[in-house]
Amino acid sequence: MAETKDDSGPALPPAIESAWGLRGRPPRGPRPGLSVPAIVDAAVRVADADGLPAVSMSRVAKELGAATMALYRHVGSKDELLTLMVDAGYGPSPGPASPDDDWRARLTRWAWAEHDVLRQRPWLLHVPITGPPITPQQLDWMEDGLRCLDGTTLPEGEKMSILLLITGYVRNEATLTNQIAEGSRAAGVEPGEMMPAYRRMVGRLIDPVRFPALLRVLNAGVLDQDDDPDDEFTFGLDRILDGIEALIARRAA
Amino acid sequence: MAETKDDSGPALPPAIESAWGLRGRPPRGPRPGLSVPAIVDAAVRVADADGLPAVSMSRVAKELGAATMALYRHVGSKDELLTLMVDAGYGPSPGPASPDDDWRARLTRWAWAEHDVLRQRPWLLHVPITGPPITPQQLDWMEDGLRCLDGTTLPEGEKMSILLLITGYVRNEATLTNQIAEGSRAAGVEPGEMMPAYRRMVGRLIDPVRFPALLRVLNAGVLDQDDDPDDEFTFGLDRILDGIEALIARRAA
DNA sequence: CTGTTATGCGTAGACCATACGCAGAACTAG
DNA sequence: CTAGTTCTGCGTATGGTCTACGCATAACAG
Repeated sequence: MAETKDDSGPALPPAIESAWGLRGRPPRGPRPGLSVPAIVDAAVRVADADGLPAVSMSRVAKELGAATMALYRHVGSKDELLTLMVDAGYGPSPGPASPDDDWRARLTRWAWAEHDVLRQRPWLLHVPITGPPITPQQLDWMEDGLRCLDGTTLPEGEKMSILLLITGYVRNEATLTNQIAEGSRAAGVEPGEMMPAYRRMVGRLIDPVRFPALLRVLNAGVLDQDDDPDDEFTFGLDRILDGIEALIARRAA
Repeated sequence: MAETKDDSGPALPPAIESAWGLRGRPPRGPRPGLSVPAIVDAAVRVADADGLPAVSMSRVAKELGAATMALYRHVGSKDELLTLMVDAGYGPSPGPASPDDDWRARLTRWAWAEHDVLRQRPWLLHVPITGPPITPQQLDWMEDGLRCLDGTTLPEGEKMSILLLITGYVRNEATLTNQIAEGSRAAGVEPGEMMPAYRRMVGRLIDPVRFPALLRVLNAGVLDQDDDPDDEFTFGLDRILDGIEALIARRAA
């Protein structure tokens, strides 16, 4: 049995506890003008508007009309704020899947939900992850993902591994797609001209003797026009789901 | 036909050009005491010893007995230095696979080679990637990867997609494994105690009604002891390769 | 009214990347 | 040999970052 109550173990940072609603306001002292949710919201607003590098403690404080150091009464460090920003940025989990769908349709929906979030908030990809998820909404997402595999005969450990596999894939694909977008913006190139420019550059650099296979790819026109990123996403996801399907078939046999 | 010579297009940063050996020293002026490879080696040494955050321009300069600003004669920015550090950090590509192996054995070897590099130099995972690979050794790795799929009937575009799929998986798996290691070191916990501590924390936080599936995972003891990370790596890789196998079978039919 | 406590925030320190410009070294042309 | 040119190394300075510390003040308990 898992014990749901256990006061031992390493203490949770105060700001994380408040995210779980575990912290009541102490009776004495001035009424706080700031709150953890208000700070996190402001930080998310800054990141949405100007990207993650713009999120500095002073910028967030300015957004709230407060002084920089006022924030440190509520969050222990910038890293803690980033953790909470991720939780807020992902937003509510996609919710339980239709009971009529099979595991494959459910996982596809789950993966696309994360895909959509990452497309809308690319800065989530730039937050350095410091550990396994411990914030409420992050665990909601995990719970929903696990339920996608309800009804299969997979052992619990493999369900978890599969979830990590998929979420890793989604993040990776979003990272690559986003790099092209950010790179073209930084270079002042039309988004559609980014991959062709890359292709030209590689073609100029490589020696055909040393890089025959790469040259074949270039000549096949693979990088000439941007593929629809959604097609690329679907391709990889279907490969992974095919692999999972093979596993489920084997485990059921 | 791809044109291997094309002087148009966006110019390559000077330091990248020198990595391709395209820059001769101008005849006039004092003999440089520093060189791009020397700087990159020093930076890699710092990262190996003290991690990526320790790599500051002043620290690298100190390592070389030079002044901070001297570095900027050779690299245009810190980002440029990071790009070259990645190229050097990956080291030479694993080389051509045995012609007797099938594509699956070849790709497995290729994936493990990257896995090993990332295990040895975890800081590579923390370098923010700013665009598609343009450095010599990075392209060597890509070339070797593409050759793993020689002999299959896959279109070139799908070969590339598969490579991105696998390298993304390897990076993701390494990131997760590394987070546990870094997290335990930061928290001063025994590495083997990290996941159990995480399990206790989650068990303390979650409501059994809201998180039934997650609770089931916890009760199954999934997080109680650290699995061998290599087993976890193999599991995910085999799922992906199974998916690719299904694709190859379909394309050959 | 007094004591306690928590809040907001000002100051200051220790970093960071890097723009700019100068002193001098090494070569070429005469 | 000399003068001119060009490139290297680096000192200075600017503006940014996070955050440790401590003080004044506001709000409540008794």
